[in-house]
Amino acid sequence: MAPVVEVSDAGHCRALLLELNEQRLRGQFCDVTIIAEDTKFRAHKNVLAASSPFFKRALAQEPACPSPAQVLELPGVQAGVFSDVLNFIYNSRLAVPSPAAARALGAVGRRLGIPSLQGLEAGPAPPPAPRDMNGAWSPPAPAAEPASSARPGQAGEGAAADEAEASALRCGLCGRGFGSAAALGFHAKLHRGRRGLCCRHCGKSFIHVKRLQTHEVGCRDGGDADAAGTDGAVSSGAVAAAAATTTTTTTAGAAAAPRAAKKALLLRHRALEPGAEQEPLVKVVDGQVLYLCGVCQRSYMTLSSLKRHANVHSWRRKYPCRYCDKVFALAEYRTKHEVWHTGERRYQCIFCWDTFVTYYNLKTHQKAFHGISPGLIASEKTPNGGYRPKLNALKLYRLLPMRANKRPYKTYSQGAVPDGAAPAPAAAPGDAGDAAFPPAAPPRPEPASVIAYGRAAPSVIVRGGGGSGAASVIAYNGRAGEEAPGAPEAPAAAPVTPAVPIKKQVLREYIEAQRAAAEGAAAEAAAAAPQNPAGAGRTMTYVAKPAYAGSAAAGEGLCQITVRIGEEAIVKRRISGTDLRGDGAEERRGDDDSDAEDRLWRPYYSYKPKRKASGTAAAAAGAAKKPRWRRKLRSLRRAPGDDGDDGRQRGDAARRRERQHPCRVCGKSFPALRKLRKHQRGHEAAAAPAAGTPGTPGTAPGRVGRRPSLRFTCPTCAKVCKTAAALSRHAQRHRRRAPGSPTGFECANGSLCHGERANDSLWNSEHANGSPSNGECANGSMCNSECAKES
DNA sequence: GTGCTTCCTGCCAATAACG
DNA sequence: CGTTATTGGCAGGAAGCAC
Repeated sequence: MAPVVEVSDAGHCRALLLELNEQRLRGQFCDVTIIAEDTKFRAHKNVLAASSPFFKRALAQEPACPSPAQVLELPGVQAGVFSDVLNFIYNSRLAVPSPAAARALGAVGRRLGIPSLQGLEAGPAPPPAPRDMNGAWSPPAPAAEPASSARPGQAGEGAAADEAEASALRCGLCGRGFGSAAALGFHAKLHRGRRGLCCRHCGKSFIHVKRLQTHEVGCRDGGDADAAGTDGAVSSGAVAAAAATTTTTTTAGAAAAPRAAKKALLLRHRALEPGAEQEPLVKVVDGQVLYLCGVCQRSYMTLSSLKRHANVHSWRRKYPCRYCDKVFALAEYRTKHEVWHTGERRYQCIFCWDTFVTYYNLKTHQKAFHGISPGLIASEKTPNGGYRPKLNALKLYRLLPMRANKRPYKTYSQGAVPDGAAPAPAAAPGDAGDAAFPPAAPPRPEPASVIAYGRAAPSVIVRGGGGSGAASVIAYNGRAGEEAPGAPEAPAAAPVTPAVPIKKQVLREYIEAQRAAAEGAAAEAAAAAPQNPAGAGRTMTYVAKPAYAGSAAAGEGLCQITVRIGEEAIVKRRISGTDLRGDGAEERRGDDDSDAEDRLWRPYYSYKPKRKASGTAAAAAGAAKKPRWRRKLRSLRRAPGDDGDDGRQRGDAARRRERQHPCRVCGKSFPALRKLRKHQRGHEAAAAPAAGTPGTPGTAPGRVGRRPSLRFTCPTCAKVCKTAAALSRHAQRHRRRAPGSPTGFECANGSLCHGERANDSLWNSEHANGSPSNGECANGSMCNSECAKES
């Protein structure tokens, strides 16, 4: 009985394949993962099995470990080649950019049993006509277009016909051409969904067509082979263009194409495969976010720590030593390793000026020769193995700058580039041979050189009167021994959730809410708790022994350190027997001593000194680490001159607990100064238009304002920038404007340049390496140290 | 047991990229 | 221009290795 109506769609096969390919690119319904080299390809079992006898056999076997997605590895198959094969399977067409690529494709096609590709193995000659494979699959070429049009070198009349047809059936949104109305219809559905505008190459979605088109151009250009159509460009015009590209490919282009194709391939599949860039697992414990490694289940306080650790598993980046063939998973490991090649001794004991290669050597030395207790300089170990600067921790050494050029920061786009391309360290003028294999140990530093430094650059070390040892008193802001009363116990294991749905802002708000609750409880408990008088005013004195007999005055230690642990921890240092003992005893005491202390022991630091004890005291008090934005705000509020004499009061925990904090504007009082300041920010925001008055001296002494920190003031034009990044960009404009000008940032005349150069790490490194000695200007002044201080 | 190196991770600053 | 992400350095204890 003959059918009444017979429906036939010549473009059905093509449209179906198109839809399958779209699903593959989006990862939809993919049930198999093929691994070629180090790249995963997600695909559909049915499609693979229907197109390749190899896959049909391999995928028919039940996996040993049943999983939602079967994994099949193809040893010896290049990722780029298999990508082309996959594109051919899903698109029924392929443009081969070079004879070498054709041969590689042919070899893989033969292994997989794909007849259309097998013929490529002999060379770029036209492959044999496709034939049925076990009767299960015919090349899905629609009747409307001849199958031969898919083959390179035969894009003649057939391609022209395709071009004309495709121009008639072109998507109005993205401009893609199609072979049939059905294909166009299938494609049009893709634009209706939420992720309708997706890049054909990487799957990235866009809201605007224009942006998608712009992106697709760049995305396709990123891989040269893709531009030739290997990514499965569906339009016939693309095939024709690809064929033309094939004929004009140069040898160099053929060599570059696989690399570019591989790079683009990696980028593309990184976005598609779920396992490659796994989102970190996040666990919230007591308001503190912990990031879990998906491989070894270690937890990290910061996402950057987790990402750094992740490379240990993935080895996505490799850090090869520049002097030997060792490769490291972390940049820092390499840096430390390379120190053994260079023999650089950066750790300098402040008592005897001896230098050491490692911190361990320095510590051992100070313990053995100067009797320094390791606990004096030790920091607190966190449960996770990190370290946290301990209150009263002293830095009894100097860390000299690296002699080799500081490694430039890699750009984000360089992430996948092997790190071995790092430039070799430039040999410093006047320091020939130092960069390659310098003497294992530089000569014992003469005290005179260090003293010269100390004189040239006004050190923070306070000069004492002639004869008597200098004494400097440093008052820490932190409150020793203060712990957060009522700190909540560690809760039970918190549920582990994927990080993806948790937005950063939501996390912040959640943490902030928990912290506010904890602070409230802590404030109440503190008000009720009795003070501990025993801890206040306790004093410990450490006396460092002289390194060499006769190097210090008889009966007097080379360095005497007095540490008073109380509500205000005080550290006294008495240094004698060196030229650090200057003229005129002086005491320093105040809020700004924090920086002074850091400058004292880390004068060569190329960047700003670490924030110290006051911040860590709060951390030690059991409070969770503050988010970056809160710390930033805190630092802004602590801008120099903000508090004046109030700095001393800040350390008095007892008085602060008892005191109520009334708002000067509305009279409302708060139990904690922090809450008052938060409240006052609301007033400031309201009064913001009346600029000028809030910061006026005298109107509101000690007032906490969010005025721009002077820390980012341009030394040339006094422009105050809000961030270091802004100041850096601003300074670059100065340099561009007046290159070589002595009034600019040139080193020739000294003072003006220093402040600027403190923010110019590039200059610092170059300058330090180009100078006769580290950090020394051509005119003899120690620019680097100056910069470090002035910063 | 000692000496030493490597590993590890919190923290920070510099820089690049993005909006 | 401000914000966010990335990168790499530092500290210092733990782990591991060699003797």
